[in-house]
Amino acid sequence: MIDIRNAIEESIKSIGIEIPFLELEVPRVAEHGDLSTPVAMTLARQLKRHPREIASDIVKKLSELDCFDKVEIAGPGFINFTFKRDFLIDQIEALIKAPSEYLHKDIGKGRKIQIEFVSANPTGPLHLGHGRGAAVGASLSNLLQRAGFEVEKEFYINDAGRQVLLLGESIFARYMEMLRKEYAFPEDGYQGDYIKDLAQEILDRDGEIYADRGFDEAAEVFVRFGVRRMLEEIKRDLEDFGVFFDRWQSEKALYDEGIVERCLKELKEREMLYEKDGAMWFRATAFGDDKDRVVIKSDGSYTYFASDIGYHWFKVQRGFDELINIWGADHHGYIPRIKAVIRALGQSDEKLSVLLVQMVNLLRGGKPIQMSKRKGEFVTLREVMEEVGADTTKFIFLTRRPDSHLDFDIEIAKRESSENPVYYIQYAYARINSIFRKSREQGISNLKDATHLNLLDKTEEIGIMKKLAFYPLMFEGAVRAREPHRITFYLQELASLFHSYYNSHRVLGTDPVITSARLALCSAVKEVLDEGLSILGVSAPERM
RNA sequence: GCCCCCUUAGCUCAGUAGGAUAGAGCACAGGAUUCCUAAUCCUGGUGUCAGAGGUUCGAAUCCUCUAGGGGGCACCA
Repeated sequence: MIDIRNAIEESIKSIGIEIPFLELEVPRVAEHGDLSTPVAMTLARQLKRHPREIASDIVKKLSELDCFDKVEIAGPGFINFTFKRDFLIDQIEALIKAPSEYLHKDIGKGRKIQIEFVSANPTGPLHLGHGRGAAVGASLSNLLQRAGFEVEKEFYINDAGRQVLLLGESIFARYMEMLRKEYAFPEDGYQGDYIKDLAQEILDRDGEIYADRGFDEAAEVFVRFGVRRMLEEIKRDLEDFGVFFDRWQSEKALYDEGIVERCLKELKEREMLYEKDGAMWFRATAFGDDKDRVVIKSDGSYTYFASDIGYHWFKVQRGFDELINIWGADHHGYIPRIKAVIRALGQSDEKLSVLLVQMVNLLRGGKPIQMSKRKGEFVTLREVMEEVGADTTKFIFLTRRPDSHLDFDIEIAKRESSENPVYYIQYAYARINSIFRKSREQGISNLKDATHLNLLDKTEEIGIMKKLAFYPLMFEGAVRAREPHRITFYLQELASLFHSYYNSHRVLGTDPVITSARLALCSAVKEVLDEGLSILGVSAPERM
């Protein structure tokens, strides 16, 4: 297919004007054409010429292109394009004949991106906030993959350090409780009921053998068991949510395999670490952070930051062109620190981008549900999935910008589930499939034969064709901005156009030639819905 | 005290790299099906884009300040 942006850019370049980026937009008002650019006005200052004059030069060149009916200069210097219908038909034809070529644009050129997300502590089940990170991370990965990036999805397991020790001790305390032995439940311990279940499992498996040994001796067993079990549960939750990872990186393994040690040694040799007050510090201020940070405490143990340095060092060594960390917004203060690490490792800090996902407030009927992981009072991702469904849950996350605070009202999500926008899109998809089933019954085959498309001249048909022709532009924008939620809104608009069309024109049962053309259009819509839903990780049902 | 995010219609939210007259869904009212799925469609209106300055030919969008909400500032993770 013809790349619209490219074609226009080339035309502008050919009259000797250089632009870093061509701004293209779909005008709100129909009289302003199908596509519009303010580029002449942007250039006016730089070239010290009247915008309309510049526009006129550009337009002269653009009229050589074969895809526009009209190219007009309007207002202070907008250039408005109106597509030829033949051009639109070509687009649809291209889409039907080779969907993936049409829908995927190679922007990444094989660049390797690693996306780390969720990375929940294996000390309890996933909650709704993790679900948001999972939905965003997974859809972003899908998006970038389709844009020609080589994407690796990674979950970082915090299975070393205090939190998992606390998990083990919490289980141990419950274990002792079951045996009616004295053992104080740890302060800040995990109080959820799942801890008791884990204690019971150990009791069933190993009996009372740990009772007389004390936690110090039993710690390894309890920690390892707890982490393994929690991790299994987390994996199961994610799988049921439809989110899959390529790699699970254990923090503990970073120590066991000497990665942290090697990394710190290297930093030490390059004098980026220094000793003070009996502790080892990272010279973070030399790389833009506001204070230096401890990596080895005066008692000789590592801080969490130490393994994070090692982890990012390891990521860099693995040769990614770009690293994306998706973090909860409560970690934002950590960004300068980790960026400092990237710089200290001799990388441009643009190599790492941290995408913050804002907090999710869980409400039920307008009332906030208080949550505390330690106290075991929280609503899990699984509960929400079971109550409102995985598709709906994901969709709610993906109809918002990640950096907006989100009130997730379970009651509303459930009440609206029958008229939820996700069903609206899926229904459009199911309707098309239904048409196809009917048409097969009537012996019409070769749905993909893009014949007689030139007969499509209804307003609704032209509207749909235009929308489909804009997919590549929208896709490009979503990739550039790393914003999968743009796909969501596009799909809603496309579904809306289709439903409207469906209600005003019949596909089957009219003139066979027109039927064939309309089937082809449906097939094009179907391809895009399928593609978009698949990026979002939402199912595309054949029937509803 | 310092730092980050948010504030757009009654509600939930979009607004694409600063562009032309501000957009959906929900809710509310009325209407559409002898025919491809009514989880649909059609018709109704609503805005101090939190406020005040600034930059610009042009600001919901960029900058500064103010107010409100959320989050974060450990030799915790």
